[in-house]
Amino acid sequence: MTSQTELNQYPSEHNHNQCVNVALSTAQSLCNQRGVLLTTIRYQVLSLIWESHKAVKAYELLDRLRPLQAAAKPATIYRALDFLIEQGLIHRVESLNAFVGCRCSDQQHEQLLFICKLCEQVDERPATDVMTALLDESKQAGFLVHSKAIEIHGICANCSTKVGTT
Amino acid sequence: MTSQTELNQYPSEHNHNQCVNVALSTAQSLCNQRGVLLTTIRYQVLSLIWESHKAVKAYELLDRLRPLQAAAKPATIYRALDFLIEQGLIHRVESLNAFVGCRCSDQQHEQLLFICKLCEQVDERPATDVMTALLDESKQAGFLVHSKAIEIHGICANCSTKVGTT
DNA sequence: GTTCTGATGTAATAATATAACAATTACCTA
DNA sequence: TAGGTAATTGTTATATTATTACATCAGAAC
Ligand SMILES: [Zn+2]
Ligand SMILES: [Zn+2]
Ligand SMILES: [Zn+2]
Ligand SMILES: [Zn+2]
Repeated sequence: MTSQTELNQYPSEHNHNQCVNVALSTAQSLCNQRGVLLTTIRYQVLSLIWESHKAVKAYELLDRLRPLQAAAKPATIYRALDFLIEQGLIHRVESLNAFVGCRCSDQQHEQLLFICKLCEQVDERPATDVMTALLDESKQAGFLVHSKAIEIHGICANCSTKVGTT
Repeated sequence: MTSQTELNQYPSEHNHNQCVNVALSTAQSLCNQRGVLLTTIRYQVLSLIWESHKAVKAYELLDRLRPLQAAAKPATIYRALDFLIEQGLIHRVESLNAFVGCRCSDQQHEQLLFICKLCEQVDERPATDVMTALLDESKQAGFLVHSKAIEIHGICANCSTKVGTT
């Protein structure tokens, strides 16, 4: 029996209910603090995104929202996504045109995304050394940074283990 | 009179004909070396992309190609873009759904893109320190990197100078 | 209750990208 | 030079992603 701490960050066996609970309750308190509304639709979309650690497409979310909100249209989804991004509760994965839950919405986040081609899971990391190097590079270039998209595609630790042991 | 070397990398006054000539002749020789065809359409699309250092949208390229290729359709453009990307002659800017010429197609390039919100120009940099830090981070995460998209949005040196002195 | 604001409903359309198959061209070899 | 093969392009249709505009609704402020 492997202990939780010995496992990778997102082993298939991990307790995902906990991920979801933390994400949703953090979202709720952040919205309360900020005086913005985590409406039913927004909450449902956030929940749908959190069904896995994969990046989800907008129209896939729409399909999955419709059973809950019969009137849902593209605008419904995109509005909810815009709100969730503004509040830092999700990230847009630019290179996939997809969306993934943020695991550190209550922290500073200058994140880097590792995106696995096999399991499609997205792993968000602070990567402070990378960010520091990036800050230096920006200064050297005289470039004033507003936002960053750092998206690394490849094979995650879990999947390469599986491939290796097969 | 400011000398060329004192100026920023892409001052508005720079000799862009030289950028274009270098890019197109490099492209031609790389394709020759590799035994792939830089056909008329591909060459024309590459030339259109190199009309500036801005990232260009596919359908904008299509509009600009049509006077030269009356039969041009979306597939025409996307095929040419696919070819140019495969050959490392252009980059896709994921966060803009747009395309920009590569200034170092003959080198190793693990590039980082600085994208200016004001002048829209894209500046490609090797940023070796960033790449090293990224390599470390990937190793720590046990992540096997296939490709990267590192896109930094903000205000470039030229534009912030202009804003500053206005 | 009225007014204001933010959220949602609804319809249409814009913008980005791909698939499938036919026709043509380039290139190799007999 | 003819014939065969693979790569390129033509052509049509369609899929996917995203936005705009305007109407309606619900809750807070007055
Ligand atoms: Zn989880
Ligand atoms: Zn994986
Ligand atoms: Zn130039
Ligand atoms: Zn600029």
